[in-house]
Amino acid sequence: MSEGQATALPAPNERPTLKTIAFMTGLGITTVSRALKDASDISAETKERVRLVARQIGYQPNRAGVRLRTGKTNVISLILSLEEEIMGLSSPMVIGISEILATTQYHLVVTPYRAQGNALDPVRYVLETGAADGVIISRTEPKDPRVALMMERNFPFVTHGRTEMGLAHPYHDFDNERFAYEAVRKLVERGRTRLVLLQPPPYLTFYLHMRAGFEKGIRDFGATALPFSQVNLDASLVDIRNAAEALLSGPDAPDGIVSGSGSGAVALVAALEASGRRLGHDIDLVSKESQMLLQWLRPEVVTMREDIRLAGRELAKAVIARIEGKPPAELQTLSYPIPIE
Amino acid sequence: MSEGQATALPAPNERPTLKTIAFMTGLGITTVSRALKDASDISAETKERVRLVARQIGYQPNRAGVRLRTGKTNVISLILSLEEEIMGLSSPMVIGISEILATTQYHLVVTPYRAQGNALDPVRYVLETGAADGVIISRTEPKDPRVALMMERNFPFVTHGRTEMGLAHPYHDFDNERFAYEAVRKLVERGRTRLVLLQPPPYLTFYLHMRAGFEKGIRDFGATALPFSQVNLDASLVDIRNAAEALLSGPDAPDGIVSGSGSGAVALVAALEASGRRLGHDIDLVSKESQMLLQWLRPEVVTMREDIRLAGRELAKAVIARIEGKPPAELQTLSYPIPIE
DNA sequence: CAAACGACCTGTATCGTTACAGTTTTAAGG
DNA sequence: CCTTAAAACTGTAACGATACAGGTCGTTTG
Repeated sequence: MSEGQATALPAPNERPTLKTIAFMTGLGITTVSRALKDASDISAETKERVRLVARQIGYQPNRAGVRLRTGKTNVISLILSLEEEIMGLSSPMVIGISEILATTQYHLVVTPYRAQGNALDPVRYVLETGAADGVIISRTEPKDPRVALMMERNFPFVTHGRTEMGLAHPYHDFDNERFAYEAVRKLVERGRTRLVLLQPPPYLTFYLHMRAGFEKGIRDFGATALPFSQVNLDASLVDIRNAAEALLSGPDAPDGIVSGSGSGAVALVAALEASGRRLGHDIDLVSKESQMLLQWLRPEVVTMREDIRLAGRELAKAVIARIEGKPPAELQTLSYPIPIE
Repeated sequence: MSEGQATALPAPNERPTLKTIAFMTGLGITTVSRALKDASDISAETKERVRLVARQIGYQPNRAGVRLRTGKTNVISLILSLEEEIMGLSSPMVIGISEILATTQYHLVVTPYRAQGNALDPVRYVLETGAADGVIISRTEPKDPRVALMMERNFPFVTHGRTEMGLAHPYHDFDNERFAYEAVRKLVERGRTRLVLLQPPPYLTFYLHMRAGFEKGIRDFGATALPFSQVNLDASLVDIRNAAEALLSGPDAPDGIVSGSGSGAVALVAALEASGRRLGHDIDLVSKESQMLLQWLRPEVVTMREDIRLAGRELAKAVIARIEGKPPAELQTLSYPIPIE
């Protein structure tokens, strides 16, 4: 048996490396590396032997070594906005992503950014430093500079939310158009005709979807849309409540409200109760929600669930598929509102 | 000017490395490295020059290079339990941690684990693969094997929650004893005397604290503690509601309840309203809460806030200080319940 | 004036992995 | 019997950074 490359005896108690396996099998380091990669120029018997030893001693490739040599980081970067945080969306999302990544070699790095204006910074950081193999972003805009940048650099990513740039990129989105449309249907079914929508901030893509669904519902089901754009879903609960109170005491008071988020609905409930109205009697409220608190504390609110954890899983699967070269157009999925009971 | 080590011309459009700076300044790679580290054997003028060039071209050290050579990962690993997830605690916690890490070179890697029984796995993974420089864990037990393991290996970590092992380790904790004590006080002030506690699972350390505070309050303020241990805070909302309904319709029905979490309180509210009781009239409920939803939807519930985002900040500061060698005993902090008017 | 010193700078080896360009061995082809 | 090829394996260099052990060159010291 000829001595391989592994000339020095590996330290006994250290973490095993390719060198350790090379020493134990009497093979060269290169051979071991290629055997573990199932390369075609290694005999089946050798591969088997190497795999056996590797498993026995619990070999795990050194991430820094791989990363330095190949540039592959085995990292997915989740770029979060603090606004999402406040809406409580990120938590189940992180779980969903982790559920998928746990079955792979990927680690999840979470990078939040402060204001909407800085959304591009963390993306640039990843691109410039090669900090990750793929990126997950959310709160997409119709013309999203982050998407433009990553497309241009051909960098794998997936968005939570769609864009309108005529570019095919991976996304997962909730069908907010359907949600708003069904919400109007439910309100009209309850006899409501003068409706308002507590909507997303206008620069986000899903504003357009939700708005479109709302207006289509208004037309199809024969109701009236009243204006309510002093506040949006990004406003604080206090601001939403105040704006809603003003609305409810004015001449254009609605008898039905659609809320684009559960926390928005909380503020609306406070406002309409303060105005002396009773939910389900004088007025109805349909809300999207991802946690399940409204259902428990105000079952009179009609809710439709958005499964954020599922979204996390879909997003993770999509980035990974993209990294592995699957065409973007095949990585676009929608999920639909889940009616409660 | 003599040629340094940087013999080959660095590629033009690539990410700058030490070699790039070495080439531009005419210095050796080693000198550049040491200059950026502010080593004592480099002249002030050279350091200045190197720093200037580095800043100009936007040099950022390659993490894989550093990690491979030095073992330093510049990663903090947050190890989460899915139970926390469900309680919605992890989201603001991630933000708090990130707020601190954003000012440093550290990245945050999030690793959840499934069941309580697997809590040790992710810790072992980090220790064995050197995946991080420091670890943050939560849901501590009085004798916590994760703490024992990391102490034994002298690995930097901080816990969210205390232990009772006679070992000084960094922690941040919420004063659950104080919370429960004050909760009992508030109930007695409202004339309630027959009290129950919706408590944490008994194997977690904060069970002991909350229990102790509750019982001390019972003694000090002269009330009666009734048993309620069919369910705990880890139970599903449905199970909590069912158990509470049974309790309320039995002979040992309480007139005051302390809930160790906001989501637990949601289930309790449902139960007591189903039993025909009115909050604030027939019965009172004091709850800890970290989101602010109870305050909005059931202001009759007396709440005391736990600031999870603050906890995240404290935890991040503590691990980093520990990594930098600060003694564990100096890295132990408590936060206190914040009364909501 | 030689030796010793201090201030500054630099080459080499190394961390673990993989791309690439061989080398060895055996068998087939002419 | 020599050439060629295929199969199986291996050494070297390199990714970027740093520890370490020198270098060089004035200046001080005996």
